[in-house]
Amino acid sequence: MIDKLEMFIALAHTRHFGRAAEECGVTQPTLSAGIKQLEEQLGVMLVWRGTRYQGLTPEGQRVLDWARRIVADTRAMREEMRTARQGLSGVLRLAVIPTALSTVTALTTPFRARHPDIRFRIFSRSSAEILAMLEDLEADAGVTYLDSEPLGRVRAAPLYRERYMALAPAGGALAGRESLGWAELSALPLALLTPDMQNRRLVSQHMAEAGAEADPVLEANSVITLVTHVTEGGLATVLPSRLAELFGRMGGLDAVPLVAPEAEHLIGLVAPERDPATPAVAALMREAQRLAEAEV
Amino acid sequence: MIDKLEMFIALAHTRHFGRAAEECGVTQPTLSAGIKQLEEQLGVMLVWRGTRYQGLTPEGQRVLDWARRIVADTRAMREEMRTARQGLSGVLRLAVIPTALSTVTALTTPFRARHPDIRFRIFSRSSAEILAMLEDLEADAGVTYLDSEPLGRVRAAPLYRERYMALAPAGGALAGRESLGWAELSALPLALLTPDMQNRRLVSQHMAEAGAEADPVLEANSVITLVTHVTEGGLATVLPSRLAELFGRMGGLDAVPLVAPEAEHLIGLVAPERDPATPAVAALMREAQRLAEAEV
DNA sequence: GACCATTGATAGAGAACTTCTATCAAGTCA
DNA sequence: TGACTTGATAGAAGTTCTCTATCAATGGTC
Repeated sequence: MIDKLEMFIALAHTRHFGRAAEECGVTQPTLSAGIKQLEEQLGVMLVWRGTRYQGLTPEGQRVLDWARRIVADTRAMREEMRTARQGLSGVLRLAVIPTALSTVTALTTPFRARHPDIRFRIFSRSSAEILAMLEDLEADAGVTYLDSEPLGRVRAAPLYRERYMALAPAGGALAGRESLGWAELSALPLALLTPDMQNRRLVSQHMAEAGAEADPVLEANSVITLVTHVTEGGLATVLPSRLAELFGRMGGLDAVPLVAPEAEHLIGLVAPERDPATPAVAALMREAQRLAEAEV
Repeated sequence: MIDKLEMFIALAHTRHFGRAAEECGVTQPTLSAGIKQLEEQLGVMLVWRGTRYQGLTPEGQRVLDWARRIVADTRAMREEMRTARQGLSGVLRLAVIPTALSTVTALTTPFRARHPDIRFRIFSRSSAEILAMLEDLEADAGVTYLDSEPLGRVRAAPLYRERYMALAPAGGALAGRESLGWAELSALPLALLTPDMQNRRLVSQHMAEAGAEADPVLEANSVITLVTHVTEGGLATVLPSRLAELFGRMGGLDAVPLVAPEAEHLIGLVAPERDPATPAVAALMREAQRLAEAEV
């Protein structure tokens, strides 16, 4: 039963029988049979079928909710017993927004010192994707903005406040400047994140509030791409202060704070709202609290 | 996996491999193998074994919590789908304290009118047993006292307030009385419920508060037994007003209110605290709310 | 409009797993 | 000590699962 529910979750999430089967490590006929059995056991249709996957029925949607819960609880039970057996161990899957990627080390490093048997797997994802991954049980926790867009059913722990800087080639547009207004950005040739990234939406929003429009020359979903286009392509970009200072020093770039207004956003750790959480996730939340206290 | 968890729940509750197997509808070797597999899959011992069942290990206790949750959710999912398929139907298992048995009809009758495909199975149990049955998924809801002893993790809906009367043979000890003090009860030859019943504990408590001791001639765990000993054996007893009046009229007995103090206790419907509840339980809770409103 | 790729269902064989009956070993109670 | 209770074990029979191979339907493309 539980493996059928796992298949069903994979199907709902891939929207494709073949790929769902691959994700579950079975062949496509096996997955088809599994879904069919689930439908027979529950006595309802779960999936609209033509010649291809066409979405879930209303009952399927409800069963998906139950399935996520039941599978999550089953995994949590397994995790808890593995911890009872051999202490905190295994893999923690962490989904992180690109602009926070460089700061997760502040979380993972002390955590790994405390729990050496835990391995991390870190995914760079948009904030929306992070929440979806938590729902679909594809990540154990995430790092994202806490204060800007709705989070849904998650438990959150603040980590730090993010401020912003403009970054441009040394001696270029920012030469001699102590700070830059958000409106002034529009005069520069900009490289910004793609609009599916929350950071980009915040940048656009702050520019709009300052009366300017964000009209980037180049968009990318990776910070590295932005920075290389500053160093090699002569563009300017906007990054969280820590990142901007890091690249500023490393790449010999000019980095100045963005002001008017001096925008600030809260970054934090999020995990599925489940009680109790798996031991590893609970420990990571405690680490986040510790870090936030040290921060203040 | 889920059937193994069901076996484990049955084992924890019967404390006996053979009886647990019977409860699950399998043979004892099958259940033994199921528990062993569960232990292997989780990698921990769950049961202390000598030559017989000797209780759960700490890990077993934790797994029992998870198992109850996972099995309850699985059943709720099945119930919900069955309701989607054929409307509210199936069996509602209701565990009721003996003194409330005669009043559940006020709950079940309008409910059955509204949902004719629901069948009821009603168990007379002590309040402690009711809570255990809810935990072990052996009852869907219960009717018990809400205000006297701790309830644990349940959702409750008040039904009505219970008051108490003394009941004795016509023309006997209560002849001509308008009321009776709790202390005066000790002068009568009493038939009372057994001390595992919460009603009995309340009666003893109120007598003690009035400075008297409950020293019954006869104890039983059934109201019928008490009443027949009033009619046939010349004893007196204490019953909730509705019951006392009912038997008073039917059996030609004297029933008078107990005062000093005029004790009152709250009876209500309880169901496992789960979100969402099964459709049938949710409907029963609504019925209880309706009834309580009509009551006031 | 013909062709090819994609998608999911179906059939049949072999493997894996479950459950049963029968039996045994270790305690327990009288 | 002897009968009984309790749970584990062994082996056979049946069920279920999963795979490979294949097909039908559809959709996009040239």
